[in-house]
Amino acid sequence: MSTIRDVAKSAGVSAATVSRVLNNKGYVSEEKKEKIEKVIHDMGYEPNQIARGLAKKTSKTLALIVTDITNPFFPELAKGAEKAAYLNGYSFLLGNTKGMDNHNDDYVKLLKNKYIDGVIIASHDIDIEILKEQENTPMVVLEMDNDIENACTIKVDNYDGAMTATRHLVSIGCRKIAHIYGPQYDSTAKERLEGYKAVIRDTSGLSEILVPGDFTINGGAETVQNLLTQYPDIDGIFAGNDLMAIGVLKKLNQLKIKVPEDIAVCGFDGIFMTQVTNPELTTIEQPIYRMGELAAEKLIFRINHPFYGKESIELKTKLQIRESTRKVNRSDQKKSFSDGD
Amino acid sequence: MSTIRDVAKSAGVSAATVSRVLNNKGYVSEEKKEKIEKVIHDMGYEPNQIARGLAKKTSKTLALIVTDITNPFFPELAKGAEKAAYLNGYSFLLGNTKGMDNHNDDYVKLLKNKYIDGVIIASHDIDIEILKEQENTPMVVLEMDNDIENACTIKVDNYDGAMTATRHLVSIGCRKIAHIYGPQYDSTAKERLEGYKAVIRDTSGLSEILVPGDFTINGGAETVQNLLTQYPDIDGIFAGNDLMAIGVLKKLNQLKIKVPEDIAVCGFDGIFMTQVTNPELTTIEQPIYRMGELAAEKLIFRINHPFYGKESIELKTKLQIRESTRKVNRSDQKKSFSDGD
DNA sequence: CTGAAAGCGCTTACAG
DNA sequence: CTGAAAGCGCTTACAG
Repeated sequence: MSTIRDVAKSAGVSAATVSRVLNNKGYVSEEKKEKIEKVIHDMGYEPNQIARGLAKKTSKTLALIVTDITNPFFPELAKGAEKAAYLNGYSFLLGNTKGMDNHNDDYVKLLKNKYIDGVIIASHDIDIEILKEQENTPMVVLEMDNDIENACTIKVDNYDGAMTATRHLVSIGCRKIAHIYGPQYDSTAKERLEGYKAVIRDTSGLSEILVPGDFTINGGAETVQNLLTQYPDIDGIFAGNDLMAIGVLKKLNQLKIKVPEDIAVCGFDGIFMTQVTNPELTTIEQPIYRMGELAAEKLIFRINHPFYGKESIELKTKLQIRESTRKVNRSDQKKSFSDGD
Repeated sequence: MSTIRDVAKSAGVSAATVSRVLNNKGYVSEEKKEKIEKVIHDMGYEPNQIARGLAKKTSKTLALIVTDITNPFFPELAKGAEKAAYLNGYSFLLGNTKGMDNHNDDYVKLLKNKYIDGVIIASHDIDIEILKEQENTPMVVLEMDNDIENACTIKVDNYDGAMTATRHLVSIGCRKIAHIYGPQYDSTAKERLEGYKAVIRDTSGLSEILVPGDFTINGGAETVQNLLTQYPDIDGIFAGNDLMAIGVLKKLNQLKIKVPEDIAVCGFDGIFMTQVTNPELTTIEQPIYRMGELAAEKLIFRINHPFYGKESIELKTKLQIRESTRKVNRSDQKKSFSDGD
């Protein structure tokens, strides 16, 4: 590996001058500049990022902290983020918080010790208070309400999305629509719940049917039995996320309850798996990849514009209609299924 | 952020001595050592990795290069690797090769410019020849035959796994078993194909039914029509990986062909999605998470033992029997399904 | 056992 | 416009 000194020597200038052309900063005569660029090219010289980092307190690397990369929502996010970062000369450190015990603030320490230039937070396991202390670190927070001073928050209009989902179920003829809501420390779960409630409230003849879930496949599945016992005549389920909807689908399938004939099911997120289930799952699609991309772009912008202040971005969701909410003649079906009450 | 000098001053020693206790290297009197450790603790001092890196040509970070983190095989791998790395004080850089055009060797440059300590390769998109040149970089290669001098290769016994899959289909009564094989530049695809062939060859009454696939869901689905036209009486499909098996399942479902009653389906890999399909998919399970963990462990070992030489590790697969290969009375089924020949 | 000095490979005032 | 010098925060021979 050649160093800046090698380049300088070969070009007959000082290291400082080479550094100036490298950073495109300060005056360099056109003549020397060209000479230096040629030498750099010929030698295949690349600046050592570690040395540069030490001098500039910079690393050209970003961190992406997710709950669990194994949750299908995150890989797509990560890919979008990585792509955008990469195009701007940054690389990406990945951190999972789930199953890492109390080590979460170790990730925060890392930010300092490795001069991580900025961080994307997509995990509720990180303590907001700790985050707040890092006010000098450019930060973008995903899908999570927060009162951090100097961060960009990117989320989807969950309230609107949930309304769309619920209205869609109404529109295909569902009249007993249950909602499986996610953990309420998660603001997205909260907003989705509110969206559901709003539609129920504003539509005559409907009433709230609520059951708590934990945003996992198994959690969704476990919910079903409970739901059917209490409300044997439900004809639609709006799950707070796709994972739970997938669990619901599995369970209904085991119970020989037909989707969408007996019960229609709608999820939320738009993860890829929704196209793999049988029947395919109707869902409220978030632009996941785009969110990752945008997060990285906004982050890099903030790196270049420190203390930019608070910013909130809300993206639109899109109703993706699939087999699990195909319109069927519900009055017939309901009769044959619910004979209880 | 306090520096080593702050610690030294506060402990009344030189920076060199502090460095010695930090690195647990060289002699330090017990008395000073204790004093220094106390100061370090009290100040909450943490060594700056960038500075340390520049001095030691080290970064305490690893790179994981995958084809596409969006492929469900990789997140689990990444998680295992990250966990193991994390426990050893390393962090992880993630790189996707797919969709990155010719920029792949940029990843390799990164290794040098950021003093990446070691790299796990899980992508065929990286040129083996380029890899070979990096003989000084500790490296572990996953699921890929290679002749790199100084690397650890970790893979699964694909040949054996494919035999197990094929035999399993035979054991539930299948007699016309097709294999959708993956791209043959991929050594795992090759080995799986060989395993299939071996069983067909050694079992009387069976003959090879082969069709090429591309290891994707859509690719698997597209294969089906073709297969059914040529061999309307097949009663079992062994797909070269789970993704293709999932595609097959979707297509068969669309065609109202029953799994497992008409055709039994078996995949390979053991990705989580196989539990989400309907019916759930029988598969040859690889210990994916463990492979990631092991990869990181071996890599770190190599970082501490440079030029350790070539090493190959082969892990066992496990047949995971699920609904898609439930035993049914095939002679009946076949009749009702294939009326052509 | 310990400290002063040099060095890792850059960048950035400063002086000219 | 350019170079010498100092500095980023560590580590590691070297001398004592």
